[in-house]
Amino acid sequence: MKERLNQIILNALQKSNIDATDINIIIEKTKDKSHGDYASNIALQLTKVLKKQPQLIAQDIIDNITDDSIEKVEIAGPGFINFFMKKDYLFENINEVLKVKENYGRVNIGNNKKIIVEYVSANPTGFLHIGHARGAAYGDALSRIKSFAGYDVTREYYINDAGNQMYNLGVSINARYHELFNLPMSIPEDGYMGREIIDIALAIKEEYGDTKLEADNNFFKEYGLKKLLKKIELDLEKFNVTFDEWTSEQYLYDSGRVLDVLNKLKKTDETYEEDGALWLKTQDHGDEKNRVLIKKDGLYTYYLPDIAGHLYKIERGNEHLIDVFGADHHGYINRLKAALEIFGYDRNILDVKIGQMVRMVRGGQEVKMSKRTGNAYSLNDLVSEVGVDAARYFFAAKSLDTQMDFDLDLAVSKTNDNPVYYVQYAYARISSILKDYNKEVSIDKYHTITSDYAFDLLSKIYQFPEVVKNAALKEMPHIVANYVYELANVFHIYYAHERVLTDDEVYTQERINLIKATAQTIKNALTLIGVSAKEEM
RNA sequence: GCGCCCUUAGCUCAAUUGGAUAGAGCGUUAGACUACGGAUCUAAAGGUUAGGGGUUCGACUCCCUUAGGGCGCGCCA
Repeated sequence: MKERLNQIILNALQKSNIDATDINIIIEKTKDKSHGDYASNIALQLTKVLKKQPQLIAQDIIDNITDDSIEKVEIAGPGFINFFMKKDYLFENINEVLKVKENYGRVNIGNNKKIIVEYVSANPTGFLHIGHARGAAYGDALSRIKSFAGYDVTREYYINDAGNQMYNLGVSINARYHELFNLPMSIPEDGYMGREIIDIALAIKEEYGDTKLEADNNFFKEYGLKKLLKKIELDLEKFNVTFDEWTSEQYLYDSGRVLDVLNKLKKTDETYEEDGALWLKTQDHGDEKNRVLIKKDGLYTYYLPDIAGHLYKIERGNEHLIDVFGADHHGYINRLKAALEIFGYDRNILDVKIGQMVRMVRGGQEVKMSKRTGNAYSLNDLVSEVGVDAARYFFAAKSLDTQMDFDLDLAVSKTNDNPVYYVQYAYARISSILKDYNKEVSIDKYHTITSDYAFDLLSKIYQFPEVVKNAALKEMPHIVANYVYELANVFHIYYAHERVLTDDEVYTQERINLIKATAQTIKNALTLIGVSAKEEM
């Protein structure tokens, strides 16, 4: 519809002999019904070029507008042009929704462009915490939305399994293992103290008895890595979050990619030696300072394989890379972009999303620890305490870049306070009516639907593809979350004012189709943010 | 000290990225079912968008500045 209006305005401009080649025509869905269905500020934008009053320009334009789909055109306020559309397209849209079902809302703005979204990527040295949960909810929803909008999306988890934190993991597990046999043990300063490390030691004892007391660090490291990764994967699955590829840092070494990157960098004049270390001149490429690639002890920094990892993404044909990081990693953005730039890529090929901090709050107090495990409040704690749907919605509904408070009392005790139940309730209500009706609907023309309540609902359903497009372009899943809430809202209002099931078969069938289309749209939108639509609650 | 991010109703968050009267939920107050699920609906009250300047037809949105908060600033990952 926007495209159509765009064309209509272009035609009108042409007829009025207005040259608007430099102007991007903006058409918006109106907030206020009295402003019609759509509005354009084209006349306001043209004031500067034409040096005329916006109202006069608007008059010129609307004098030249003719189109079958338009009911009425008005000039309002300082010079907005408001379009009132004929309602037929809204009814056609019901049939469209019922026809394409789970594909309603699918748009093709991506043109199958290959993109890769990296998220979570937590070090496999413990459980996922609440910051990971936010990143997971965002990354997963973004991937779903991008994919729905026609992009070819790969979801990637990058496993840091090669650095010395892995060595420390092995040492920590080994120490706990020895502790189980009352042998002397000590966990290094930068070792891992979590409850899960003890569990892993127990599992080793269970499986191997005391036969591994002399085993080397490698054994404990490998064992722990496998266990913890599996646990992470399962926890994420429970959270409705999955990945296509688990890319291992170790693999980047083993496949020769790290060495290859190093050799290539050495051949440029972007590296230099100082104090026995090898540096990369990232400062010339927008970073705060230059970065070390090889330490003076000869070991590589994590930065080098990270560069290789990002080049590997490009090597696999991805034209756009998205990384989702926590707030404590924002310092990496420029050094990654710098490296890509040094390799000849546009720094904008990489887009880094920073999820701000999440504070868990209970009884007005910040919750740092889980009572159950004594560890930091984890993804698991969240899922078992508030449930997947409530948690996913809570994260999805908020923009990534504001620090947020997660009020556990609100999410847990009074479930009806959580907006997700409001949405799910709408879906359950519709399911319940459909179950009561339980007959085939044969009509596809609509004559009895005339109320404003119904039209509000119809036009909200109609907006969905536009919402998907918007959310995909701006990479903001919360647009979808807020939309589905609004959709539930107009449905509840409709429901309160107009009965669906009556003795009049035609009247009833028209409305059955209307609410079916509503339910389908709710479900499609919820799916995009990883929330389930239940028929009963 | 330097850098990035943030500050919107009592609380938690929106605002179609520069548009019309800044909107929701919770909380508060007052109402609504002998019919499809009351986890609903109808209203009211609540705002100098942290403060101050600037840009223009028009600013929560862009620029400058002050204050407050978060996160970084390692040859750790």
